Amino acid sequence: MTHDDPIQAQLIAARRTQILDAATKVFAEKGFERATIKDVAKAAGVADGTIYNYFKSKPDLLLGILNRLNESEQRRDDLAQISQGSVREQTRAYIKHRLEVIQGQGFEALRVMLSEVLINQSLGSTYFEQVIQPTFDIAEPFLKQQADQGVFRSMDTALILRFISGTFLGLIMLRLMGDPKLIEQWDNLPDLITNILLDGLAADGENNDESAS
Amino acid sequence: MTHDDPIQAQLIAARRTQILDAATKVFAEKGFERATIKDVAKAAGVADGTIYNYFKSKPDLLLGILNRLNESEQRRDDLAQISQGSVREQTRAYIKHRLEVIQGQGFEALRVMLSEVLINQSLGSTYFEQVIQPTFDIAEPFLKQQADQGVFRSMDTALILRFISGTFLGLIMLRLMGDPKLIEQWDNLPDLITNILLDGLAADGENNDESAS
Amino acid sequence: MTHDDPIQAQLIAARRTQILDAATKVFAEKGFERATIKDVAKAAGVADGTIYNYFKSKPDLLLGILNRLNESEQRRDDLAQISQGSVREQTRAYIKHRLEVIQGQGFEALRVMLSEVLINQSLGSTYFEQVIQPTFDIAEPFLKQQADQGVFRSMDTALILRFISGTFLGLIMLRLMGDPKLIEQWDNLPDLITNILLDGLAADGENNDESAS
Amino acid sequence: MTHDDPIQAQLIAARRTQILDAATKVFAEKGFERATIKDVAKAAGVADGTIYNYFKSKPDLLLGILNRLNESEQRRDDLAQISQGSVREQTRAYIKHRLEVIQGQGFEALRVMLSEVLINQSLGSTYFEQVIQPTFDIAEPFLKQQADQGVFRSMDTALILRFISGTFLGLIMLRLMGDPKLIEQWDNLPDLITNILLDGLAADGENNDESAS
DNA sequence: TATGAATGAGCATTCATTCAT
DNA sequence: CATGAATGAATGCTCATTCAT
Repeated sequence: MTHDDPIQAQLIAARRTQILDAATKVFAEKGFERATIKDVAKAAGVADGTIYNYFKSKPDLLLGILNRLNESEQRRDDLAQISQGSVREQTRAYIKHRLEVIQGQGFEALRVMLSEVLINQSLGSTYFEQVIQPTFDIAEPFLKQQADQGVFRSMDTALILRFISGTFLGLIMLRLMGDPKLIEQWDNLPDLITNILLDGLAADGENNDESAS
Repeated sequence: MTHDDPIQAQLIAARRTQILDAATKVFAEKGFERATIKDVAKAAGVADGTIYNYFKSKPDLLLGILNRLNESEQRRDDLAQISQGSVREQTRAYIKHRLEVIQGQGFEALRVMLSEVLINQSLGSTYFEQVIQPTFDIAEPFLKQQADQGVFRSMDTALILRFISGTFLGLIMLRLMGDPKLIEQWDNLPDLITNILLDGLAADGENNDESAS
Repeated sequence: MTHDDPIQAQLIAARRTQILDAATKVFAEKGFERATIKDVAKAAGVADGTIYNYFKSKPDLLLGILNRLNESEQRRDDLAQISQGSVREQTRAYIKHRLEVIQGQGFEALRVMLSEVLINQSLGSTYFEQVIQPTFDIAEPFLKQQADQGVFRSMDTALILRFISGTFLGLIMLRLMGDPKLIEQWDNLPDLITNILLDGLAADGENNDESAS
Repeated sequence: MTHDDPIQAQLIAARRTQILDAATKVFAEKGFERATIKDVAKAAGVADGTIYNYFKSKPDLLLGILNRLNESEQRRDDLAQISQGSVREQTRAYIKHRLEVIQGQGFEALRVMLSEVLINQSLGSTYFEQVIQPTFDIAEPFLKQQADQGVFRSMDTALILRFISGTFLGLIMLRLMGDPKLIEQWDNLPDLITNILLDGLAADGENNDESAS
């Protein structure tokens, strides 16, 4: 029946993309539950029924959005290998790249996922395993290596990962909440994060001991 | 109608609390939209109609939950004044206290708010203004003071606040997503956050210059 | 919660009856699938949603109709015991009574069940087991007894039961198909059935032997 | 358009047959309403749209099935003329033939028609007029003749026809409901029906008068 | 002719809200 | 105040039918 017509395949892929784009936009505006299939169809410029030719159900649209996030996430891997320059340079490069990846996939998709992830068990697990966990797996060896070489102070590596990941996540949340300061200064974040992460807030090493009461 | 009967008033307050507790639990489990008034009523042990004697509508329950968060947030103010000991001690005390406040108001209420805040314009604004912004207002003078005294390095104070606040927020998100490591190590966070925040990850001051290529 | 209020219970039963009556009528007119819940609600004089306070789903209405058939079927048992008079009288009494039972529960419910029973596996099984089979179980001992006593000719009892039951069923089908002759002469059926069943069509015993080839 | 190309005509007839076979099968399994055009198309191995090149609409498929029943019904006529041998032999031959005709056209088509016939006014009328009524018209003269000649007892001929026709119909219903006994003993039916129909259940002529109390 | 993607009317079901008791 | 049956608008999804290719 379905001859593997490459032109057909492209049309289908294009239609899927068109629908997922619309769904992302609409879900981001109204939230997954409040958005209706009619809303999505209208935004995509198709009939209600057409959506069901490409997605099994409304929740399936959500998975479609998540999968696109995963894909753009995966494409980042090679870049993460750039281990050139000083530790500081590498760190800054990593942070910058992570923020760019996030920005690249669009804040709308993130808004959709983050708003659902806390109250949708299965989606939450999938998101953690497929999006968050992989970032841990990539950053952890780097952190361990620096700690072993005495470049980084010895602390619980896994927890540090949570700290870093949490910082990214939290900054995105604040931005999505509409904090104007953060929107305005978003491009200054890589430097700020790098500095605090490596050196902390304290003015210099001497201040760091507790004897200075 | 409402005679200022103090006993009546207490009964009413108790019933409100009972309903809000139920709503918080149910909304946290299913999400605001997926949870039904019937669910809440059942969890509260009252009839559906009774809820409407205490709350105007379903969204009004959400506002009720947010207001309780605000209240517990406000009660923290006095404690925040503890400016005793070294900067490090003050910082650690602040962080610890913030985490305790968060833990005290229960993760369930947070789950409810955070899941709605991104897709509910008015709730999002209210949450930012009434819960997030106040923490900025309290921490900012402290940060400024330390920077002026040369204790903290000079950086964009407002952005640093976002960094700190975002870190809290993100760590909570990760915990709510069910990260087992974070649940297990939650009590070690105050120390970790304090250390990274003040000193960074770098082993010592010498590493901090970029000459070490 | 639900106090076993007998008045409440009666109201509920009355509402259920009202809805089942409407469903029977509407399903009989349009068929189960073509009839809509809105149709049933309108016929019952209630809102769509009300139906779901009394029945879990649309198929559940069908089961409700079947159960009422069962109940009226069961109430017939005691009467079936009338074993007075000659075999002929008993037979005629049985047939008459069976037809009256059928007529009593209304042809509408039968129309609904018979139209669904052939294409709805589970309903079909239930109907056969709960409505048809019991009539076999009641008539079989009587048939056996007559055969043993030499009153009836010896033939496969089980198959004779099918013959009799089939005849009832088929006559009902023809009537439901609107055969005017059958509607008009319905009351003459008990005698006709009794006569054919006991004596056959042949004019007298002599014709009955096969030697006259 | 349709050039009277005999090869084309045959291809078209073949395709129609293929689709009707599929429709019969699918409708028998799921019922007319629950079956979808997609189901039929899949079973026929064609595309959805193709069906509409051969049938105007979904109900039209039903009429197509009915018409095939009619045709096979009509082809029976000549055979029914076999009026050889004794009345008993003629009767048995008729009954046997009727059952064979029914069996020949397949129980599936019957299941489809019988399930729809009760709730579809126009289909019901058509079925009665084109399938049932003709069997009356053929058997009636025979019955009348026997009654006139004193071979059959004098009873309402039209009603007897209903009895016989109903018995067939009812036995088919029971079989379609899945009665295992009936499926197993189906081939013994002609003899059983002939015997009961001619001689009744009573052991001999003496029992037949009502004086025997 | 054959195909199957697109369409959109139609339906079962849910659920916030009301209100008579 | 408390109750919970009744309401009916709203929504996800299905499917007969059309039509461009």
